[in-house]
Amino acid sequence: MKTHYKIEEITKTLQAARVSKGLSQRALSQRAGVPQAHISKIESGAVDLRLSSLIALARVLDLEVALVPRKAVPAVQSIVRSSEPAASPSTPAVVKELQRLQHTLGAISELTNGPKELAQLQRQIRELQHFRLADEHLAALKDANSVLQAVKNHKKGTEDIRRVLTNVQTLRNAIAHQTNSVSANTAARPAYTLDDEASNGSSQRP
Amino acid sequence: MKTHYKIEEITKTLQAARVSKGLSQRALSQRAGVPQAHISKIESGAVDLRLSSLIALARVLDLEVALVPRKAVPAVQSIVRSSEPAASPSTPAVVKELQRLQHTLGAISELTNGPKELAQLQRQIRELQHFRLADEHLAALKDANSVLQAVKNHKKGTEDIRRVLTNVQTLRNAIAHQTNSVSANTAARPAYTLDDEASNGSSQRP
DNA sequence: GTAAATGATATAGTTTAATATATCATATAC
DNA sequence: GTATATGATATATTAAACTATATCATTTAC
Repeated sequence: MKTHYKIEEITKTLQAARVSKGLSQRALSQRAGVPQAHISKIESGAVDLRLSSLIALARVLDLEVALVPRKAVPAVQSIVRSSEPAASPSTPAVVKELQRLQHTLGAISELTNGPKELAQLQRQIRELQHFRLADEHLAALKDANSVLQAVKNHKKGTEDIRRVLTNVQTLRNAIAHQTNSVSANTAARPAYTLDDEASNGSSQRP
Repeated sequence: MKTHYKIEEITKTLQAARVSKGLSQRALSQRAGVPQAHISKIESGAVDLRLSSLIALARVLDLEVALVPRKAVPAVQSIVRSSEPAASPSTPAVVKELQRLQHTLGAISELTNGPKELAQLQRQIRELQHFRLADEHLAALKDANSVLQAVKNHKKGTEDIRRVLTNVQTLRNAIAHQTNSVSANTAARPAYTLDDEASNGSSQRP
């Protein structure tokens, strides 16, 4: 097969970054100047993309293409892990709802020059993706999403964004208090089974 | 300006790694499976190379292609700088002589399955590239080089390698003692304790 | 000086990424 | 249910990487 396993590792990182940012392939296509059809091929590992395409996509996704010495790879990985969404420790339903929220936020900020609360909210959701949320918090997320959907359709004002923001903030605080040692013990595995996507799982002792 | 400035940054890193390892474009071509003419174009920034080519070249040069979050780039850079030859603090003549030495060593280990002193010597030279050597040490380097040239042509035995190794080691110790504050950013680590458990650079499969 | 190695370049041919559109099935939102 | 958004896929065209080979001017080694 022509497609290197190493290329897939990179394209999967691209895809994860795109989804984590709530961008559709078409939205990414517009910003990066790369056709959606081509992004589809890239993410499915069907092409051996050129460096300019990789850089164009990475730039939009706040990523940088770097050449790191093999000897320094472990150290770099530990840094990257601490600043990226990394694995998904939450329930699949929760993960999906968070992505949906992120996506809705992106759609709103695309329509109107949203207030600064919007950016704050996006950051909050991004942080929540690092924690492990139980299904008991799904209702709160869905509620926030429905309100934002209404805002997006101009059926609600921007003051509702503020309300959602405070709600999410209190949720985050509760979660952070409850389990602030989530990232510390990576050995703890959730009850539900993450059957796939277990590719990046090198736990190292500092 | 058809080639992105970002691509050049990467290709220049490739070239620096190749020279630092004492590999010619043809030697790199053989190991990576990329024609020498293409490597020339890549290094001169004349092509928008594909990811597979980049990965193939990087692998031979002990480099890894990574996507790092823009936010984590400074931290990653500081790590990379501390493990790579980085800038050249020495005289151009000294830098060139060190490269020549590295190249000769590579040529020898290509001809014969050199003894382990050869790998040690390569590491020593690699470390010397981190220090600032004055021109007063040029003679010692040239002498080492001439001896190794003779070894390469089977006009001298492998026991001479050992002699060169001890000479270089004493040179290194002298340099390390003399100026252990060679660069401001690497002042944290004392120059004497040059750890030898570092990864061996030459891992060729016959 | 002679010989070998180096890097750069040129040419011609093959492969393939990239683009531009369009279509399709399937989720999701109203 | 209707409409919209999503991702995957198809086709045709263009641009360019990649390959193979050869040449050339410099530099370096003996």
